[in-house]
Amino acid sequence: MKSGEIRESFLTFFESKGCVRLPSSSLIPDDPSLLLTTAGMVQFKPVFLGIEKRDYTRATTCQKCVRTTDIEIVGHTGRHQTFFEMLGNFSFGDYFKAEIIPWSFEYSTKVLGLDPDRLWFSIYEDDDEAEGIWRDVVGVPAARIVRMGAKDNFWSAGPTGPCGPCSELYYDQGPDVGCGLPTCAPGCDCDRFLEYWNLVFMQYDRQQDGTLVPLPKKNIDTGMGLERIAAILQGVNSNYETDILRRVIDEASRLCGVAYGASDRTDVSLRILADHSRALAFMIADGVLPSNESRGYVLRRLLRRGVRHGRLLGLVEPFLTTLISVVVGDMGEAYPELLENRELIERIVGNEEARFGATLKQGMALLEDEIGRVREAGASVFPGGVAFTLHDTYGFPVELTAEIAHENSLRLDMDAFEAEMTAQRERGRAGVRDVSWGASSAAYARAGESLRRGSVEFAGYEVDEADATVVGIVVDGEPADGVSAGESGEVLLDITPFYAEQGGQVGDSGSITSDTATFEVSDARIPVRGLVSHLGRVTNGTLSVGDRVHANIDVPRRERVRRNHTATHLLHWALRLVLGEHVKQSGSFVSPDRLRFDFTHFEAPSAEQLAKVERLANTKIMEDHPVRAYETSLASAREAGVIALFGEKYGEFVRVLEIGNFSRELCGGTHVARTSEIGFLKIASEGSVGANLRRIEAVTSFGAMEHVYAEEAVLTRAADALKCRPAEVAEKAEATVKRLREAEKAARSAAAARVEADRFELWMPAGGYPLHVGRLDGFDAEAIRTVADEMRGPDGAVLILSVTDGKVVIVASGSGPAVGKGFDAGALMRAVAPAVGGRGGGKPQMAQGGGPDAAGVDGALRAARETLGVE
RNA sequence: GGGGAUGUGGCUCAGUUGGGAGAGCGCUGCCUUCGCAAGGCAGAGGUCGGCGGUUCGAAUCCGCUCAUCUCCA
Repeated sequence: MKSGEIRESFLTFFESKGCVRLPSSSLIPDDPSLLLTTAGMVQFKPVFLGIEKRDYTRATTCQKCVRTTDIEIVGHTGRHQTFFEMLGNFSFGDYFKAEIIPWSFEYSTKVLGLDPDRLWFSIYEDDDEAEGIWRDVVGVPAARIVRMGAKDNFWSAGPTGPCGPCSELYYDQGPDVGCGLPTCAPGCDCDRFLEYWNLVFMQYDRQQDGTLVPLPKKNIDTGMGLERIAAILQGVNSNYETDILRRVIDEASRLCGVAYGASDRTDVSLRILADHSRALAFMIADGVLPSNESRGYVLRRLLRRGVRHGRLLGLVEPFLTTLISVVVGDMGEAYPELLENRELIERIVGNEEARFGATLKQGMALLEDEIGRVREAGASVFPGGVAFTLHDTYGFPVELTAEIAHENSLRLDMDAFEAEMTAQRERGRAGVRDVSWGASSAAYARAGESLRRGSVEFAGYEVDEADATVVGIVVDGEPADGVSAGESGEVLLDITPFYAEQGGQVGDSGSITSDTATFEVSDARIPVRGLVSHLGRVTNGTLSVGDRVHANIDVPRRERVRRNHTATHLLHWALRLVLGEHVKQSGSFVSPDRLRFDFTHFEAPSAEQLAKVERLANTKIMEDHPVRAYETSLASAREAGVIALFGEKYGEFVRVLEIGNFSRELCGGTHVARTSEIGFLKIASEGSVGANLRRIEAVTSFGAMEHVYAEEAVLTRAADALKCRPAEVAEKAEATVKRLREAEKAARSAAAARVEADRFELWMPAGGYPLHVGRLDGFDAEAIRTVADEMRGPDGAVLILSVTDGKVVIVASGSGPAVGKGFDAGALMRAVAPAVGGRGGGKPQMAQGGGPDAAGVDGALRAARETLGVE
């Protein structure tokens, strides 16, 4: 069976068992406690926790996953991968062990056609219920049911929260494969028994004290790795030889001219290239960008590991984009986001590959310096501490250090290196905080219960006000029956015209009124998917759960938000037109006052490009295009070429926003009816917010008007100050600055020239060189230095004191010959400065000092005489 | 989340125990040349990432912060 057929057969099989087929969610999870989507159940976490309700209780997915916990092993075995597809089916308080166990057997043997005699089953050590179903209902021999401990067969996601036993399905590859020991059984480290499917029975809720409380609604979460099952069905030894990965391996092999199977060492590298290429393509397609933190850093590390293994295979020229294009070609049909973002993926990978080249170059220079030092010292060991610094601070791979040290007949001290690494790990571990599933929001869950349709009805696309019923009130995070005048809290309604903060658009404000109370809404948010929480405070009366109310949004505010939101779509369209198709929205913020738009791009757009973008957007505004929204399925939206944004969560239905005939994006926000309502768009600023990421801030309509007025006011003021007309400001300013510069320059030389020699006394210190001493009040240090240069002459020295604003500045300076004859400006300064209550010092050629006591100037001169031995 | 490194002119970087902000490349003008390449002369260009502190004085020392690079989790 081809992998595509397996994927389809799994989803179809579970659809026939009543599961709703859902699309894979993004690799960037909703959940802030997770870096990446690592399992099929990630998108259902809130459902398992009971915080979120859906209108189905059975689901099935093929989920793309990235997991880097085992990254060191990836490539060394045939089974580990950083990117993989997980086939899964889920039950939310619906079917349980009695159903899923027989189904898993049915699918394995009837659909996939696996030989029942080769299947083995593991259960948790005390899960007799599961054993009974396997043995008595399915009818498998008791000898092939294995009990395992908590490490392998008890699942939990944290110290507290949902957990439960598992049961796994194994495929016996036969005695010829693996260790061959008589004790070999499922769970053995060797490859004979392949675990291909894990069934998790989520039946307990673990409490703080460790006790297990049975869940009222038991859940099922299963996962079957697509690559692994494909390997079994296709009769190949590893995931990398399946139809899914073989073509990427072959391409890598073609590029470097090393056949797969040529040696263990090169096979490892080829597998890593194949695996990492897939991870890179999928992560970038989902909006992960290379960065030095968080998931962006995971991406960067995968890429660098890939490049390093390319090097090991003899690839010196950039090669990753070639592999990526194979991945995109192979998987684009199942994952259209790859095709949609092809240009972006390839450009980013190309850029990063080049950037890594710079890192290696820097490391090489440091390494060569160090090798030189070691050899000079006559040592034969390259210090591990230096190798660690190269790795830790400069990102230079230690394997490369070892290799190059070896070429220079040096041995790398790996023990010292490992010791440093261990210390580093200890430090890292100390900083880890406890990541649990988080507190479940009982307050919201209760409100959700009383909603007829399980979620709030949003009326805000069509109307600005609505009659509704209060279904919940939350005060300080706790459920409450009511709120009274002066109190703040959150109000939940069954129907609302309030748009809750989402997709960058801020929440609405407004009011909720009953016959007896008024609640001023300052913001609306989504605390849990399906609910809208209205934040604010009661200004009079008491609002209670069950009250009939009237909800009004602040209409003028919403109108301004609408204009800004539609304007972001125009900006997006114009940016793609001007800068290229690789431009992708990467976050936005839409408020009544301004809009912020982040997008992927590799360099700063020129002033001309920005002007063009602004012009294009404004042209579309003035052309007065209609704006319309409609709901459709995700699949048909994609077919129509709608731009899907990164990291958005899509259900079965999506909302498409269409402007004229040129812009179509998925968007749940509120928009104007015609583009002319935006009035005018003005880009206020553009800048970088990170690697490959730019940000534009802009204003529209009234905001743009104010922006222009403000700029005009500045111009008028500048014109006033320059005493010219606004149109002449630039020229006049340039001319003025130029004249000022020249005047300053002239003033400096004039100051020096003005200082006549007779204002200085000429001393002849013991060394026999001329020393000019003078007092020049009202000069700053800069001017005094200029004068000092002048008065010092080619072979003399100079000491100048200056009183300005009650403070004394002293400068001493000596020419080369004078210093040769014993002049020491620094020593002189140390002797002189205390007389004015300060300090000073410097080099023999030049010293500077000062102090706050102007009355001490005469004393300072006396001190100078003494020090220099002048009568 | 916890470490390490870097931040000085458009670019690549110097800058010694705190005491005149520099070089090379690039840029502008002039000279040389039939023209180009090259050369000569002159010149423009810097809040020394930001804020605060110590000091008579901070690119330099201290603290905080931002950005970039990098490792660990």
